[in-house]
Amino acid sequence: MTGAHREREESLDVIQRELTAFARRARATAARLHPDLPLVSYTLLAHIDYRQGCRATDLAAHYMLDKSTVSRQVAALEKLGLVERHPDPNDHRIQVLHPTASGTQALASTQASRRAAYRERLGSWTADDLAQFADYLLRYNSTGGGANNSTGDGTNAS
Amino acid sequence: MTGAHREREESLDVIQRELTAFARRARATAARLHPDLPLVSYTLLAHIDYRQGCRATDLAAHYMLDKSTVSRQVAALEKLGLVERHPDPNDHRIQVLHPTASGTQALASTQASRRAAYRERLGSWTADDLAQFADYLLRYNSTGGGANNSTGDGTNAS
DNA sequence: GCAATTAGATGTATTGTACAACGAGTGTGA
DNA sequence: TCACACTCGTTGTACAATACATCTAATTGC
Repeated sequence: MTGAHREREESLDVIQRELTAFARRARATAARLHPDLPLVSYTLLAHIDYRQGCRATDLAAHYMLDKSTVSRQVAALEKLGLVERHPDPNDHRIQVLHPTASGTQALASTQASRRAAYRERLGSWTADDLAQFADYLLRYNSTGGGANNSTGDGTNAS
Repeated sequence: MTGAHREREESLDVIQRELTAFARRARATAARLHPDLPLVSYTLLAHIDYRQGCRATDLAAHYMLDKSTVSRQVAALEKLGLVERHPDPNDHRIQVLHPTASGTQALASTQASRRAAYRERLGSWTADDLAQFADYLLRYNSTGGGANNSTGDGTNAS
């Protein structure tokens, strides 16, 4: 079974290498896809939209960012009129974040170009492969996620 | 066939979302895996090592970075004694980059902890799934890669 | 030889990020 | 009811990574 073991290791190396390459390219790619939106904030906005209403802390946990980073990004998004903060009546410390109408719209138009890029890039893939790939990514992201799996982050699993 | 189309779109969305989440978490993860190494430089060093000897331009193309960024990163790596620059005798503009002994060693120890993390994270996957996932990632990265597929980058495909 | 090109370096500005300290709100227990 | 611990978010500060523009040196094509 030494061969099988060896193959595992090789696969792991490839995965590691390719994921790294992807991560490093991601910024450039994102910049190309939506030069308008403050670039990082887009991701946060997307997540806020995805889970209709969430707290800054949730964002920080999900993306493994510091509270301060999120705080500033959210402030930027608010300044741009893309998100609103609604104080939680039950707990006055909490601000629930929602996309504004213009936020939703900005997101939609960006999403369109993003989708187009992905569709072009993955156009030749079969539906099965896409589903399988999506599944792998979900599985990958849902495990480990990092150190703070215990923080109750785990927002990845839809 | 409307259903199938719908499923495709859903897979695309998941892929997009999960890849984004991964990319955003990558920095934090990397910081955890090797707090010592200047963090980004690690990636460059790994690539330099992977392709025994390459130019700064290759790195820039592969990771979609600006020449200036790479130039500084490489300078940092050299300062740390992790890479050496050998002027190409044929073309005097070119500097071929090589890991030094200590660079190789630093990489090895880092690689070890990285491998361990991946092995733990993906430990429950079957060899087939790993191979398949690796294959998908290779396929994904080899297409589009970005705008500059034509730059002769294409170093992704092993 | 001279223009166009390429490799790399440097000046400058910006963005994303973390860490630390803080302020305000909430809950608990004596 | 007050003190302590905890949580959420903000602000001060510093730094890392990055891009863009510009520059020099080397190369190639004519």
